[in-house]
Amino acid sequence: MELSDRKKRILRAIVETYIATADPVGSKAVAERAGLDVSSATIRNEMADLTDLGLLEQPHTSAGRIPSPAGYRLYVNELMDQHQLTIQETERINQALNLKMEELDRVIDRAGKVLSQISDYPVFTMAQAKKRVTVKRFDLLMVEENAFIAVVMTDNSVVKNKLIRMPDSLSETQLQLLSAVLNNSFVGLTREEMEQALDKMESRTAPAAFELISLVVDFAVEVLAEQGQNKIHTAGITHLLEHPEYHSLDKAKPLMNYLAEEQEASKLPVALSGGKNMNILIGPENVSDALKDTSVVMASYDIGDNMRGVIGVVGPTRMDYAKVTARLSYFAESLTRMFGKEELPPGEGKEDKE
Amino acid sequence: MELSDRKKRILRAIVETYIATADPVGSKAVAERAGLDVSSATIRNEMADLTDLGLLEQPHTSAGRIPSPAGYRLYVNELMDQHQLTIQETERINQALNLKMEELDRVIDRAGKVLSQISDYPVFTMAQAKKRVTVKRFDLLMVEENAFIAVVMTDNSVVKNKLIRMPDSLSETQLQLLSAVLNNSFVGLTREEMEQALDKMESRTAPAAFELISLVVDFAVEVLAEQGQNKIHTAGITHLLEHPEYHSLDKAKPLMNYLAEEQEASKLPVALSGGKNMNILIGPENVSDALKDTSVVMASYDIGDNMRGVIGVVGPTRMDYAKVTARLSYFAESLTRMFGKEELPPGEGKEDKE
DNA sequence: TTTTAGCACTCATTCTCCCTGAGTGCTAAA
DNA sequence: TTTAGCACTCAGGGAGAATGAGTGCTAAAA
Repeated sequence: MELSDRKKRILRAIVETYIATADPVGSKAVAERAGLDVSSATIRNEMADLTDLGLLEQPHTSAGRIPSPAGYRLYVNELMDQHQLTIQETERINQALNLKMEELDRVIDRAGKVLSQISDYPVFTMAQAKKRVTVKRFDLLMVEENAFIAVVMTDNSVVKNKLIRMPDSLSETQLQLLSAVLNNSFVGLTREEMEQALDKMESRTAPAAFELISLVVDFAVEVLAEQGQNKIHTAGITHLLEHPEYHSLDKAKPLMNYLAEEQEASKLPVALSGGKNMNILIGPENVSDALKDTSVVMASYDIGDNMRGVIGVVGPTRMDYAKVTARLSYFAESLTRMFGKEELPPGEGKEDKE
Repeated sequence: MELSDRKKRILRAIVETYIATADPVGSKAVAERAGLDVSSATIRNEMADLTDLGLLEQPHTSAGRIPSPAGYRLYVNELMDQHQLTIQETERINQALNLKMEELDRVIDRAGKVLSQISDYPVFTMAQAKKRVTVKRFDLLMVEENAFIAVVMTDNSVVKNKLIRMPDSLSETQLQLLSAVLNNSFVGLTREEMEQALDKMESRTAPAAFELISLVVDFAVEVLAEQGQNKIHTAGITHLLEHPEYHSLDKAKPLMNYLAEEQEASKLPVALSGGKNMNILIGPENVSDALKDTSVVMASYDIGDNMRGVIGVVGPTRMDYAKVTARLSYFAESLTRMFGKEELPPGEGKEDKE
């Protein structure tokens, strides 16, 4: 059944007042705010209905009402105005994102910090490869007699290098030979495939050569593994303490720990369904227990063709959804644009990587 | 004037009890703990003396005593037993530090986390170059017609690379020429010197060539700049909340923010004087206002020949100095050993770097 | 001279009790 | 269907009283 227009206006007034004040909202306050020109008694009747419908909750008998998760959900889905960013705000975001070309990791990390600052909530970020990553090519650079630098470039244009020391010395030609073997046998393979190929190779290769090969391949495997795994960064967890729901340490600590421990946070429900690139999880909609009274607003953005990033804002269920979604979506768009243009021309991949 | 033995024992008992309980310590408790076989009244007289000497403080008339900063200082300097690590603890530290070769940054970051876990206090870490850093060599690797990878190796064996895109295409020979120019003119220079050399070169080089050169040199300058600056990591700030002195948010927030903001934390008084490789700053001995009621225990360790790291524990003045110093010094020793052996054989530099 | 016992005093903390006021649900009238 | 009115509920706050840990001082004991 569809709610009456008046009920909607009342619900909306309650949600917005509660978001602003963090105090349960009474019928009188609603009567004034909703601009409905009816008495508080009428509002009370309507509020009783909304409570029956499960959209409002009463902390105790004689307090005002607060929105239930279902109430927030309805507000977010139907009632909420898209908050308009002010010019200053877009300015600030643009300016903040106008970084020098930097390591991808650092850009993402920095983006999280900036978003956290402008939203006053903690923010988590992560990037994940969309599809399988393979090595595109190997380069070996002689440094001294018994050490060389291995440079590995992946097909999403991440380039990493490592100094490798050898037991015995090696000539320039031998190094070139080694490089040829690597480029012939290990290019275009995923991590698992590389490991298999290495196993197979062991029996039919001279031990000394094999040792060198496996040193480089192990490194390549590490690089690929790193690409595959979702590195989560969090920023601004101390913002939590600014919100009254976390003024009690009992509430604040579990959540802060959850966010501070990267492994934990990696369980954040980052499943962004299908085509949508913005998602809101309200309170109990979160799977994790630590997030029970917490809402998560997240958006995804593209990093070139091969990677996708997720950036999300964490806060109390009483979160200013209108503002947060507006900022977040603008932010995500800017990031997509930025990675698309400067760093990752289609088919190229990102520019700087160690 | 030297304190009587009995006064020392009383002071020590008070400090240790207070460290354990966080409650002001009364004469009766001291009488029992100090094992002096005198009555509480005697203790009271002695405590009054210690208060006059400025070693103890009274939160209010009828509370027990707590140590003053001077009291802690005396305890730390003279009274404190070196806490012995249990086998389990050393095991745990060793195990935790037994990482795979990884990026220096990450090792340090990880070390901070581990120390934070075993000490239950927040930890900050940083690494700084001991002396001027220069570029040891350049390598350029062709990727495709109009893109190449620049690999820069510094004299502390940090190797970084970057994909550089060019406006025009370039032949393999031209790239080799470019590499030769770079290796001839920019090796062994510091950041400032490189910038100067680049300026000079501009007038007497073809614009197209100069553009390429400056792209690579700019990158090298970035790399050097990064080496020079002190990157501070902090770990485990949420541990603060476990200690009663930060149960009030008014106390916790400023310090947490201080630690969370890297720029702020970089003002941490990391001046480790001269030869000493362990330092304790108690309360007001800290310069920064945010650390007024906070103690910092820090130790330094060597990263090969060219770099030095600092790792420190931050906590309330009522900190278990004995335990913390024991763990920290073992930790710092382990780090020095680890970097010395596995990663940075003298004159070589560290192994893995992007 | 040092130590001890005793006693009056202080004061943060805790508990109880009461009051206040915001807000409710219900009823009866408009 | 809306409104006004009224009795009722209950969290929050404040005043006071009780509690008790701890002190300083004094006078006696060692």
